[in-house]
Amino acid sequence: MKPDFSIETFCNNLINNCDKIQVKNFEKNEIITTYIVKRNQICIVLEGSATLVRYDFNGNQMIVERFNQFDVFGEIFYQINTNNELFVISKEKSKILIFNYDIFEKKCKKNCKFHEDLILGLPNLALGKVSDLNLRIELLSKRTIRDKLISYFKILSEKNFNKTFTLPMSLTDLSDYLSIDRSAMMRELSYLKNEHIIQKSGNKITLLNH
Amino acid sequence: MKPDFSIETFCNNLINNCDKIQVKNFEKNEIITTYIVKRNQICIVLEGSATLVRYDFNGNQMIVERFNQFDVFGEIFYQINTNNELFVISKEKSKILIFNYDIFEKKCKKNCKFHEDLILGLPNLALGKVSDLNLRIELLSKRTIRDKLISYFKILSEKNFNKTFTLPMSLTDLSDYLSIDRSAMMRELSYLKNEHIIQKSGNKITLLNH
DNA sequence: GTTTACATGTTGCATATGCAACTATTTATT
DNA sequence: AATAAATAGTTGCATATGCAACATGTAAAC
Repeated sequence: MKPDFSIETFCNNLINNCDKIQVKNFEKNEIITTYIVKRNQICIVLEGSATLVRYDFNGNQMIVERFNQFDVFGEIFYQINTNNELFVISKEKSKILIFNYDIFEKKCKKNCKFHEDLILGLPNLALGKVSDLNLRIELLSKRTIRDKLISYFKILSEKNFNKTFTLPMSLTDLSDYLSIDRSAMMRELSYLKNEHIIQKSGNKITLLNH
Repeated sequence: MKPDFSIETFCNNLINNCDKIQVKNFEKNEIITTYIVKRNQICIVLEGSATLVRYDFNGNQMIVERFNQFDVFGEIFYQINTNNELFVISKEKSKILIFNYDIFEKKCKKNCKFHEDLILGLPNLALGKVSDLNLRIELLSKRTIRDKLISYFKILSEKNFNKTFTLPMSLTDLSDYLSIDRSAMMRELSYLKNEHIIQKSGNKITLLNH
C-alpha cells in the first residue's frame, strides 16, 4: 500500500527468491492459460504482451483484454458466470511470472522473505488493476467516439507532461480498447484533424489548444 | 484469498476490534468524502448507498459510480489525473466503515487480531472490486443497447438461478450503469417485450427462451 | 389531503456510428 | 527480393441511439 510501490521492483525481488514462483517463456500465439478451470493462478507480464480472448458459441473470437508489460491477470479477476471459453494467448515472445495464491496460507520451506513481500505487494497489484479498469470504464462511459478519443488523449498527454505523445498501442487495438468500430474511429480522427483539434501523423498525436 | 471470503463477516470481525476503524453515519445527500485531497482512506458501505459524483468545469454533475451494500471505495481506486472534483455523496441514510491504510505499517496499540485480518482481507476487497469492474467493462463493451441489456439480464438470471429476477437498481440507475440514454433504453426494452424476448412488469424481468 | 419529488414510459427527429467493402501502406516471413 | 500478414486509411449506406419534450405513475414530505 506504499505510494511508491513499483511493480517492477516487486517482481524482481520475488523472482529467484522462492521456488514456488515460476517464470515461463511463451512463443507468439501460444496459450498461456485458460480461464475454463480454476487454477488459482496470478500472472504478471514481465516481457512481451498477451490478449485475453473469448470464443463464443459460434466460434467467434473476441478480444476481451490486452496485457502489456507488468499487467496482472488471472481467472480470479474475472469471476463472470459465462459459459464462454476464455484463453490468454501470447501476442509475441513473452516472459510471464506465475504463482498460485494458495501459497499465502502455506509457508515456504526456505522460510524466505518472499511471503511477506507477496502478501504486502498483492493489494498493490490489485489496486493497480482497479485503477486501470476504472480508467477504461471512464472512457467506455463516454457517449460519443469523439469524447472517448479526446478523454483518452488528454490522459495520455497528462501522463507524458506533453501535448504530443505516441499511442501506446496500434490504432486497431485502440478501437478495441475503446470498444468502437475501427473505421468509425478513423473517420472521427480525420474530423478531429480537419477541425484542428488534434494533429496526427501515424501513431503520434498532438492535442491542440481549444 | 480464500474462496469462501465474505465481506460481511470480514467487516463484522473488524468493527469494534480496533479503535482505528471508524463507522460513521450519514444522512441523505451528505458528503461522505472527496477525492480532491489524498486521504489514504478505504471505505466500505455497511448500510445504505452512495454515489461517486463528478463536477466538471461547467458545474455539470455526472454520476461516475454507485456504491451499494459492501461495495468498497476510496481515492486509491481512482488514480486518474483529471482536474475534476470528485465527491462521494450518501444517497440515503447510510452507515460507512472507514479506515486509513497507513495502519498496515503501524501496529495497533492493543496488538489486536485486527491487523492480520485486514492484511489478509484487503486483497479480497480489491479482487471483489476488480470482478465488479470487469463485469461492467464486459457490458459497456457491447456495441448495442440490446446486447448490453441481454448480457446483463443473463448474468442476473444466472446469479439468481432463475429466468425471472428483480433488477437490483432502478431503471434510471441501470441506464447510467450501462452508460446509455434512459429513453433509448426504455424503447429497446419495449422492443424486447414486443419481440417476446423478455417479459417485464416494472423492475421484474423474465428472460424468455430463444 | 395536497404538494413535491422522483421513477417510469412514450414519441419525433437528426445524426453519429456500425457495417461492409474497399485501397494503400507498413511490417514480418519465407 | 518476393510474398504474406498486419495495420492504416477511406467511403456509402442504413439504422440505432442520443436528445428533447412530453405524459403518467408512484412514493415521500408537508
